[in-house]
Amino acid sequence: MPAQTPPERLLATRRHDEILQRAGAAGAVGVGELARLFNVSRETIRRDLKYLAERGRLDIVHGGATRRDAHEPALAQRLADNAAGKAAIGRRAAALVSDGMVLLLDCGTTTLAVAHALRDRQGLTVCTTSLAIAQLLCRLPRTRVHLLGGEVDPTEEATTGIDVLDAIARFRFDLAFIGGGGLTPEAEITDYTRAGAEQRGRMITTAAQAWFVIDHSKFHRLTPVRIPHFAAAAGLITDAPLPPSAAAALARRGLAHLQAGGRNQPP
Amino acid sequence: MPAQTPPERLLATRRHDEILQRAGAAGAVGVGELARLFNVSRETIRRDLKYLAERGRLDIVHGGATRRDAHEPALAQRLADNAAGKAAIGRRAAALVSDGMVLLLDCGTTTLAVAHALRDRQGLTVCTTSLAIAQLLCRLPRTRVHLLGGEVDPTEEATTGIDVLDAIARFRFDLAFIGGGGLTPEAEITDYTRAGAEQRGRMITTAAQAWFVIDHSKFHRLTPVRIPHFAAAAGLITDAPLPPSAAAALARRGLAHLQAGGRNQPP
DNA sequence: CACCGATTGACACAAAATGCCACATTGTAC
DNA sequence: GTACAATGTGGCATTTTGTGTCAATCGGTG
Repeated sequence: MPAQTPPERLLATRRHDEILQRAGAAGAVGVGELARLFNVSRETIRRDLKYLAERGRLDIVHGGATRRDAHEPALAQRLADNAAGKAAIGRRAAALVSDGMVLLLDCGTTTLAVAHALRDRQGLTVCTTSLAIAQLLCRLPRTRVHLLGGEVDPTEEATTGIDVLDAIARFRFDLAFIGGGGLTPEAEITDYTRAGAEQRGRMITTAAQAWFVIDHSKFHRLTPVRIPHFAAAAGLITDAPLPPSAAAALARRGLAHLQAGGRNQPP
Repeated sequence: MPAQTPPERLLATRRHDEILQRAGAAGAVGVGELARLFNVSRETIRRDLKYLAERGRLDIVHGGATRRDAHEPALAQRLADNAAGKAAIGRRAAALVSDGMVLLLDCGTTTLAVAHALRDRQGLTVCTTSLAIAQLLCRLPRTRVHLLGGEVDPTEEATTGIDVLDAIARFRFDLAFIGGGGLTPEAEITDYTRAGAEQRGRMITTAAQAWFVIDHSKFHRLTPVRIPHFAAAAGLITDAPLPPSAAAALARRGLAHLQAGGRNQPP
């Protein structure tokens, strides 16, 4: 019998990832089901679940485990929307960043994609209002992260308010990446709230170069508040061609447009 | 020179590239799998992984390595240490909290357990330096969270520095829960760094009542810096009886000691 | 609500896989 | 040939996984 390589067992950590993913998707997973899936004993699965439960990632119930998080849906959901497009924008944005720069990253899922793409930059100093971005980037070696303090907005999981405006003013940024709520046909970025728009306006004026990162799902979304100082921004980074009218309007204002290809950078 | 390299074996550098690529694509790679793939010994692969891990390109796990960002760092580990004891402390601490209070939560895994135990309180206002606590509590309904801004310390995933000291001074707190690095035989809390101790000292003086939450693994740990204003704290919450000498010293200072049972409150 | 069979959980111990170290071997450059 | 780095080997410690046994739980049934 040529000992055919048996279906190789997975690394324990990969099992853990997969279990979490399945539990997250289905709401609950069974011990027997997982044991068959991974081709390991039920005892091993039980140990995996116990391990994950101790770390607060799951709740163990009779017969298996259920997902723990009370609700994290809003942000996670938005993160999944057009993930490929946002990743492409992230890579395009990261290409503008050199080692050692001082960056400002706004909150939002598109800017989070930018943060992901910064993984192999060195010696950055990053300021942000987003808890997720701060958490991600502070784990990188040789990266300093400054979180702008303020009241935490639950929908964005980011700080807002007067304290943020104050804190922004204390810095000097080489580059800012800013999100937005929508894009008007006149190629202007708008926001949901007055406070949010004001905050983003300040970000523009505090950075030597401010880029808006906008994925195409926002192209036809109309939100109420205009962002101040928009004309002082460097331009837009998007994952799809702008509507013709917007492209023309943008050019008239003298702002640049970078379109993230997505096909040319395979990583 | 026969420029033809025997296809049998790759250059070490090429192996490294290939390993990184595979790890990046699959999330994790196994030692055995790579050894077969490159036709080298497992020890060589282990050395490769170690090399790459030392440069921060991978994280080593049992059986192989994972992509750098694929799992959380040391914080998760500390969270698991004495999880039951910390949960008991958390419940005991939460019992001191009434709806509508203004709290200050220090960073650390024990204070994170306190945050977990606050789940069914209403109308709290919580200030914290910990990213994890902010993220957890901002998802609760009717809870306002304020994150004190500052430089993010990667080991604690919390803000530190002059900005935090500034921000603390702007608030008034009903109650503060504060962590510490160790407990001296004289029942004094000590910290690892001068800056950390100063920060915690300010927390004591800014709160009407400041409690230290210390699990028993810190009882015999000696850290260098004394925390200022310690005598102004309300007391200690622990998950085990204090060493006798410490208990006596604490009473002499007029500080209270609450011992979390763990058995009487089933989660 | 007591009873029953089937499933699941908990634990102890055995087996297997992996990690680690010291040292031998190989390959390469000078 | 020598020196140096890279790789392989073998022994032993540690971690992970499997197995078997027995207790606890679940889902019905009468």
